[in-house]
Amino acid sequence: MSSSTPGLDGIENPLALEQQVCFALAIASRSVIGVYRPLLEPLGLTHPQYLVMLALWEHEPLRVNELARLLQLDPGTLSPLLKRLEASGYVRREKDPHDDRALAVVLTDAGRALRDDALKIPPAIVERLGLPLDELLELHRRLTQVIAAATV
Amino acid sequence: MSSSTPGLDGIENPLALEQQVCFALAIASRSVIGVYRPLLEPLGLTHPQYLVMLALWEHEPLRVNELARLLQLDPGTLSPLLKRLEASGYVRREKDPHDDRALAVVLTDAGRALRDDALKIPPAIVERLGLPLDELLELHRRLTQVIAAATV
DNA sequence: CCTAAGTAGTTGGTGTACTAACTATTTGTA
DNA sequence: TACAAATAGTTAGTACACCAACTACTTAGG
Repeated sequence: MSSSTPGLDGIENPLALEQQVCFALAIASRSVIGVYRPLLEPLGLTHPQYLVMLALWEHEPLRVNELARLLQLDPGTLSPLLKRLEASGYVRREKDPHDDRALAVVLTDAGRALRDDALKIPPAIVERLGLPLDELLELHRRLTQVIAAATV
Repeated sequence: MSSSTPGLDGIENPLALEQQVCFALAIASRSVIGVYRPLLEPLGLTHPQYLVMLALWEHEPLRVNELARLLQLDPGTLSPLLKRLEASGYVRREKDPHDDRALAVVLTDAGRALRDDALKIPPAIVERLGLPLDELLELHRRLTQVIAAATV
């Protein structure tokens, strides 16, 4: 808009905000998480906590470093998050009998029961976004490419 | 993997972690920002601060709420961020003479000069990711769709 | 067996992010 | 022109997210 060549900002300015993929990624991530928020709030979960529960519903039990690898998160991020999940009553952190350094994160009965409520979330999100499934699958495929490219 | 029907996790389990678009979005955003980090660190910028600078290089001066709208961020997030940018010497926060409530965020000489260094960043990122430009443009297009869908 | 190197998780520091409550100012309207 | 409603930005509280330093435990080499 303030460009000397009106209407060509995106083409001539490599630093144009609206053109940056990193900007679109950051906003998309935050705004989609914002769509989850009102659906997760009744379950007493934040979005990162929801992702931890997804991992546990699939692969319980998991050690902290296994969760860190699955979610690509720092153990220093997970450690307090898991304490909050334990305080919420959804998981327990048990000493691994084979290795006194390790913690086995396991689901409580409440944590397992929560999965039934969580089953309503994905369809609610898809409906709320109102995008065709192909579109979402295609986006997922391209995001996976970028993740692979960025984490080499 | 722990499924009773091996190899069909993604199809039969609507809560499969690897299948969630929100998960791919969160990881992609964090890992791409991770690619920027070593490039931004020499400039003394975090990624959110970099986005603020992009906005200012394009549209200076900007009020806090205009920045909030452009970056889709809460004023409560921007307020301390802008103080840190001011402490770094890249911006000044000036009282708007027409409205004593408002702040005009303006660039300092150092902030304007920083743009020359920043010009090296986008091509460095594209090269580092090693993805074809079409791919990035197409991803950007689909992210924009999702943002529009999520922020209605 | 004993010690150096590696591994598992925690802690503290800095910097986002979102919400809600708050102050200060401006605007709309009776 | 009073004054309620709206607006601009700050602050405090909670929760990530990354990093570096730390403790405790395990393993590998000698």
